[in-house]
Amino acid sequence: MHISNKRDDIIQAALELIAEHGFHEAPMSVIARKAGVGSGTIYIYFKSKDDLIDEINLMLEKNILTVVEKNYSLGKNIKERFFHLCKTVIIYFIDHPVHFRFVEQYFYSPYGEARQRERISGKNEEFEIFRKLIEQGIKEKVIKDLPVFMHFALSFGPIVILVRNHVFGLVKLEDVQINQAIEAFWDAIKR
Amino acid sequence: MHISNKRDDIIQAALELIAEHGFHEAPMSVIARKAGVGSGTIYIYFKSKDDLIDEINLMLEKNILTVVEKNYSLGKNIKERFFHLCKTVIIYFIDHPVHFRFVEQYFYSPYGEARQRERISGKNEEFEIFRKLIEQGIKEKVIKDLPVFMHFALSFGPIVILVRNHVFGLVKLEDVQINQAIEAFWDAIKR
Amino acid sequence: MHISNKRDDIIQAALELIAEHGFHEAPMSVIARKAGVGSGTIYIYFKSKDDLIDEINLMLEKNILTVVEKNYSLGKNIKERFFHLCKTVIIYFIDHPVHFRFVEQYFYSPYGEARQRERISGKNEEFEIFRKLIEQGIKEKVIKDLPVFMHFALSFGPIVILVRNHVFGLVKLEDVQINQAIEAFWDAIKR
Amino acid sequence: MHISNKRDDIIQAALELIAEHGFHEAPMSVIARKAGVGSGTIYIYFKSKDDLIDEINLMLEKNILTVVEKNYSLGKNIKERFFHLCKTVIIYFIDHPVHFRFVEQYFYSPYGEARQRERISGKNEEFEIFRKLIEQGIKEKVIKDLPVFMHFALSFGPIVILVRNHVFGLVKLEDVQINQAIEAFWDAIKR
DNA sequence: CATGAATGAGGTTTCATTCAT
DNA sequence: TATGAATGAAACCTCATTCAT
Repeated sequence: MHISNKRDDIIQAALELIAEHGFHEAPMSVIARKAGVGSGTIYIYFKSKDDLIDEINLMLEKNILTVVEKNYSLGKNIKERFFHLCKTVIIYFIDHPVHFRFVEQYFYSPYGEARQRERISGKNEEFEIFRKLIEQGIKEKVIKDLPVFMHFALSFGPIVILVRNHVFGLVKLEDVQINQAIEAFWDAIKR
Repeated sequence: MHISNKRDDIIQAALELIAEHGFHEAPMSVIARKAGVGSGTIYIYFKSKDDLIDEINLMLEKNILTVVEKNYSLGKNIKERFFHLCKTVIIYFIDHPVHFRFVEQYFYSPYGEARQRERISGKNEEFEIFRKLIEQGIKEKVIKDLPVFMHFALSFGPIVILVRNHVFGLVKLEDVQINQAIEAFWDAIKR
Repeated sequence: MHISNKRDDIIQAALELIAEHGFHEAPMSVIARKAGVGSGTIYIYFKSKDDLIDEINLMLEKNILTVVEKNYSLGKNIKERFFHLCKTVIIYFIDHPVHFRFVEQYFYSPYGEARQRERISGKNEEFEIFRKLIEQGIKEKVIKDLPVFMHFALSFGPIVILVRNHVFGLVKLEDVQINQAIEAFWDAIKR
Repeated sequence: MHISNKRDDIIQAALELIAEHGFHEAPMSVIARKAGVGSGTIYIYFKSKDDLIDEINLMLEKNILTVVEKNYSLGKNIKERFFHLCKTVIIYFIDHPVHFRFVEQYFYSPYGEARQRERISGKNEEFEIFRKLIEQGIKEKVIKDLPVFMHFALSFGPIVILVRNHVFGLVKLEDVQINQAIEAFWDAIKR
């Protein structure tokens, strides 16, 4: 029921291949074959391989933002909101390991450097929810008076490693562990 | 006073090039030129590019282990030892941004997956210091009774992001911030 | 008032693009876009890209023939007719630099080889005017008794280079220079 | 007895293929195969296809210059020198049809535009012989007082067309015809 | 007639690795 | 040991042409 199936097919194929093998081990020709299209077709929808990768990342960021915003209630208190935020992200990634592997690789790559720069300088929408939460928490003296980027590191640094180990099957994150982890994040950032 | 200078020259050249440009943007021919040797020479000391990369990582891990072990006193208490560990690592990376960039890329890449598997399963020496510290802390009821990998995530996840932002020049980590950060890690893992 | 505007639009677009960028730097898709038609439409009017190019050349040859025939009076003497011929061609190309660039490229390309073969063997109408003029001039002992192709080379070889330099802006051909040039051509072919 | 055979083999293969089929119908893979080397080898000696083409042109220009300078005696008078110049060039091209086809295509292509610009602005050595000859001829009042570029057009425009027709087998240039042609060039430029 | 998304062969170029010297 | 010229598979991307609509 999509306007264009091919574009989605290409994104899906690229996403899976890159997630599993990395950017450089996912040639356009293989992406095309997996997507069931001709190689040239990719270039109808995307200007270049880099563009394709950026678009996928953009799509995933939007996805995550949507999920995070859903049920995110400003009525709840700081800690509850922080929990919701972390848990939603963790669960999203556990449920979408392919998305996680992609985002992780993107984040820790030259592409990611530029993106991170935007985040820090406040041009990144999905990061704004987090920023506002932290800043309000600081104002309410619930959260340590540290720069936002440090709070970001304190929560999302561990999240990436935890999910990573889970996705690789090195450990198993059940609901209990997830809650314990977030509780620990909270201890890290709370006053 | 080395047995072979060439081997070290190759490692140094590869290290710098990969740190700056990534694995795939560091051709063997360029590494050879920078090292002042012929391309073929690299294959005398290393079986393949992958092997070279693994060897560099091994060397860096040893370097870091050495630095961490130095002045690491079992006499000090858990918190002091934890502080020493984190601070040494952070300072090492800030002082050796090239090493950091390499290790970071290695860690978040297909290479890193295998390595992480070893760490978790206890085949990794440098990780053992951390493991023993945590396990003792748990026994002494100073540290939360959580799996070691979770404590690892809680400290080293943030460290990577913080140093990364510092190395990229996005933020500036002074001594104050470093101490604040580690204090927060401690809050995360302590009982 | 054309039977079909699209055909003309395509020719015009192709003409301009090829003139400026060359045969291989003028993709059919770009021609189509510039002409305001779909790529497929081109193939309704032309069998292939080669066919399109040949048709454009044919059209331009007809254009030039028309211009040359206009005011070409058999009443005038050989020299006057020769002057008229050369000057008309030069002025036409100076006034239509796009046509010139196209014809020049066509002439000095594999396409042009076949065309030149026709000219020499007398299958080329527009060339016939020139041939008749020369042959009559030879008969009247006004023009050197040399093969026609040599007279052609003596006039049109220089014309192409002169116009080329003018069109590229390397020199400026004013009326004086044009007359001087043709006077020189005449010296070359006259007895 | 060459220092490097491969470089020469590549040049020779490219020269022949381009001469016969044009720049765009001579893929690097085919050049490599004809030269008996791997495709990658070409890129050891030349930075790119464009570079290869420019180098070939440069080589040919040097070749021709050498031939022209040989036996070119400043002792002879203007007409004799002019004859020597034209005849040497014509004979060289007739003897090296492959060189001719290459140079012709190069001259009438985007590459050639830049080259021609250099010629006009006096950065081209081989053209300087011609320039000096003409300028002296003008001073001695033997040659028409016209810009040098016009004299160039009057001689080399026809030469290209004549040789072209000969090389294509459309006409046959024997010694008699060559002399007649040059005699006509002389009539065109002489006072 | 008209469209333009789709194709895939084929273009240029890169680079890990080998091997004769 | 040490070299670096040579290799060729494989990367990304373009574009003339087709065909379902």
